[in-house]
Amino acid sequence: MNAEPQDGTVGKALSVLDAVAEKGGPVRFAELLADSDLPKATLYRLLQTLVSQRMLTLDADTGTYALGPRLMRFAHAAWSIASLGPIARPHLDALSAEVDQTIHLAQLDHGQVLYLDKRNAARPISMFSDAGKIGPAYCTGVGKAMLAHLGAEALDEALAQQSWFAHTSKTRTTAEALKADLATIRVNGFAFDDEEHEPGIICIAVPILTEAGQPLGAMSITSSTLRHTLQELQGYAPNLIATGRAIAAEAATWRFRTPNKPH
Amino acid sequence: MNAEPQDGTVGKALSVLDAVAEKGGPVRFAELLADSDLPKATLYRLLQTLVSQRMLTLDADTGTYALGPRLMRFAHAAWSIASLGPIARPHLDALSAEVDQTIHLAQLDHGQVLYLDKRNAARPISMFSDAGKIGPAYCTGVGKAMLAHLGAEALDEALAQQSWFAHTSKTRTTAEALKADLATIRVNGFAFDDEEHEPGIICIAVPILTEAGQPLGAMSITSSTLRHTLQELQGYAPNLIATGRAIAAEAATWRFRTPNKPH
DNA sequence: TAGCGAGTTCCATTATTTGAAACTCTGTTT
DNA sequence: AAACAGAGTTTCAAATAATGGAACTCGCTA
Repeated sequence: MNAEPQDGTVGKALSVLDAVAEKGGPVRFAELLADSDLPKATLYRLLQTLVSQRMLTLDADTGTYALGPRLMRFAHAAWSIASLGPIARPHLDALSAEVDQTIHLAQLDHGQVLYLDKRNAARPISMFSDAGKIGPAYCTGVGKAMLAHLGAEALDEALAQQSWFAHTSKTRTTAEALKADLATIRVNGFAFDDEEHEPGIICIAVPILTEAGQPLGAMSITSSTLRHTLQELQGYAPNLIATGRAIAAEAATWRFRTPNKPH
Repeated sequence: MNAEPQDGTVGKALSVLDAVAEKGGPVRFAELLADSDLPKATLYRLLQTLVSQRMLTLDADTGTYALGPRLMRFAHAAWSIASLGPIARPHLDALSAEVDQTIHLAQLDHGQVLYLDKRNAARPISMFSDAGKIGPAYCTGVGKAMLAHLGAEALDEALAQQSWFAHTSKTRTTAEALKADLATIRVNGFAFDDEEHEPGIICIAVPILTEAGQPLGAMSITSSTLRHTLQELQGYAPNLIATGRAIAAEAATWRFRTPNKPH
């Protein structure tokens, strides 16, 4: 049922975490057992271990498991240390002040788009509610902007991981159709999402590239067909591209900075 | 060096993640080896597994490890499913609109304060905190508000995990001094942080309690001594308490809601 | 009272993890 | 140019931890 490699006990433990995460709510032991191919006793001990490690919580009253708080600590550290988030933050703030539009920052993970930060037109705060969310790569602006700058082998691997679901009538549902679009994106330096993911939602996105041309992430301005045309969105391109370059430049120096002493 | 239980391979893997997180930046293998009490080959294979599972990333150029993107996915799920975050969000928005001050939402984890959400005042005061960030319980408003409503045995366990560092001259640095404060907090229904964590920073906090009186989390309004006195902050108490009750009421029904079907 | 489903424990078997040592690089010193 | 040193990687028999079938304990229900 699962094509992923297992990597022994650790892999199994993580797949259990995945199973709990996918449930979208508190889960009973029997439910997990039914979904999993692990034997009863094995799953049971794995759950015990994960609870003891605070990766899961067990509600004693209802006998249900949920994801644990320790994951949020890890994620905070991951965002702060290992993502574009902190570097991009001031740039997003500046861009947000300039263009009063919805802005997304994302990176590529496992062939999918992982959102790192967000600015809303009205509300100015970003939290886990936005960061950590995942979305498809083949039909979003940020996704396509990054795919367009992947090497041949990495691209094929990523394309193999797409679901190719036709979210709208405009969604590109084959690798060939997408590759043609990616070629255009590479030439233009920016990507459009022309209602490919949600009807009425359009966006323009730019990649954030290393000096070697590898995509570190991407950034987008989102709007609706009621408020903008693609032509109008294209007006943001120079600003977006400049911001993307600025973030990339900082990221290049960041990669070699001295690690902080803890405490 | 580590008093935590190991729980076999899974525990070791998580302690490696902790080690990487604590470094605050990309880490080389040799560095981790020096800090860890694991033998070279064991640590090496553990790292390989974690990279293969995308819990860590390995920068091939520099040979450094960093926390992986999969952690952010998990955290997003944890926040959405297993925390007060989504329930409290609209309430925080409303409160934020009403009182233009810095607001925090937190829960207790492993004797420490884990921040879940935040709202900034229009003119934000200088301090940083974000979802996933942790802080001390014994000298923060939210921390004390929660400790005040812990049962005797849970309280003692939590108090044993405090560092009792005197961040300021006003910090309570003994369990006895803190317990006296907690008694007052229990009577009042709210807690003050009177520059106990940072000089010049004060706050008022209320717990979010189950019907049984157990703390699910806490909420605070933060300001500085330049802008408010404790007396003035106390004016927010009724509003905070009402919001806390509203969140608690929703949380009670939430616990029994039907899980979402994924996709 | 018997039956059932959910959760928990047991323990001999089995497979994985272990870790000292050897090896391979790459860059530096004599 | 050869020797060295440091960092990372691989090997393999021994030791250990994970496995999972089965038995057990609850709390309910018929």
